[in-house]
Amino acid sequence: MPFDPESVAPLLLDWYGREGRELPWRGTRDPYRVWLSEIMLQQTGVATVIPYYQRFLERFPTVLDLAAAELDAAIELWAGLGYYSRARNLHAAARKVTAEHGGRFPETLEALQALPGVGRSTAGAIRAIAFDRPGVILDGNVRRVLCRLLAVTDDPRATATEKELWRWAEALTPENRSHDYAQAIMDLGATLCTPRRPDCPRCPLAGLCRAKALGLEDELPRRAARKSVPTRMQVALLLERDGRFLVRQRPFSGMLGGLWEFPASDVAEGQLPLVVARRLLADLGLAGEPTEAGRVRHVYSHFKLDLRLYRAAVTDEFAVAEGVASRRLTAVELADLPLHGAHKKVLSDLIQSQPSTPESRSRP
DNA sequence: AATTCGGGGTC
DNA sequence: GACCCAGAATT
Repeated sequence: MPFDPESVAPLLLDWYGREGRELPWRGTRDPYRVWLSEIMLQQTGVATVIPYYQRFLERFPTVLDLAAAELDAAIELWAGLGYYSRARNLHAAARKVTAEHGGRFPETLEALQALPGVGRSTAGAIRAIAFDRPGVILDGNVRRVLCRLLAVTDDPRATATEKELWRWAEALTPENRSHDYAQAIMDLGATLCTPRRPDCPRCPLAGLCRAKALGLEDELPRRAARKSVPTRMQVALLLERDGRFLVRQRPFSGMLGGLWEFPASDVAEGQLPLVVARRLLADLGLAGEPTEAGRVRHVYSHFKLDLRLYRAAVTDEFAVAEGVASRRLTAVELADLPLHGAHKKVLSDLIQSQPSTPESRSRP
């Protein structure tokens, strides 16, 4: 063992007392607020989360308010934040806390982790921050700090490394001051022990850090190369009648669950987008010829989207599939609808081009 | 063990 | 462009 594990927490806690960040979800130990912030912060930056956190709390001040609301209301407040299964799980967890725990958050790790969307690390964070009981965290910040502190040179996401890091995270987590320690070690990763150019001169752990001793602080953690992401093509139909456009709600399960979009369809490899657009129009029970209306590119975590837009003026009634929610809204009204990101980009074009113009509005 | 899930900030 | 982010759930 390169150093005494118990020497880490006092250094971190002292530093945190002086340099810790002030954030909207700090200064409270309300388990509901702690939980909400932890879910929003999964794979999402602090600056992005803050306005969503504030809006969500205004609309749903307590877990009972959230449990009483429809899933649609939660998704609407989540629109733009990404990873929408979090909103779905959040709503389900609120109902579980209400139904099974009388509206009070459970305090044990087992019960916390049994809540939808709460995994091992988030359960540890809630346990520590809300209840001030020892809870072990292994998020991106802690993973990076530990890889450097202990000079772990293997891929940190490999299973064996992950197990090793969890063991270290447990060994370093103190019995006392859990509320502060959890946030201290995450703050260190967020402010000093950053992915690039770590600020070692200001780091309270610099004297213990194996990576620094070895001159590896800029090279660790050493992640395996990521696979390149494929590009998928889709078509979307801008179907206008009397200044209103047809939109449909996506199924709650799966990608972008519960968000709204213009009618869209995948374009398979080797298929012509115009042919797919015609088929989609026909499937909606409409006559007419789609005309090219621009293009939108959007990047997801595991593929890139090449979205081809087609416009068609229609006079017939839309035939939307059974069980699919649909609306006909003006461009202005669409701005208040929880559209997903790619189709949100379409909207900005749509408003600029009011009233409708047939020419292409392809973006550079 | 690998894949699925978003979107924005940063360099 | 590539990388990262207070990861969890699914297969």
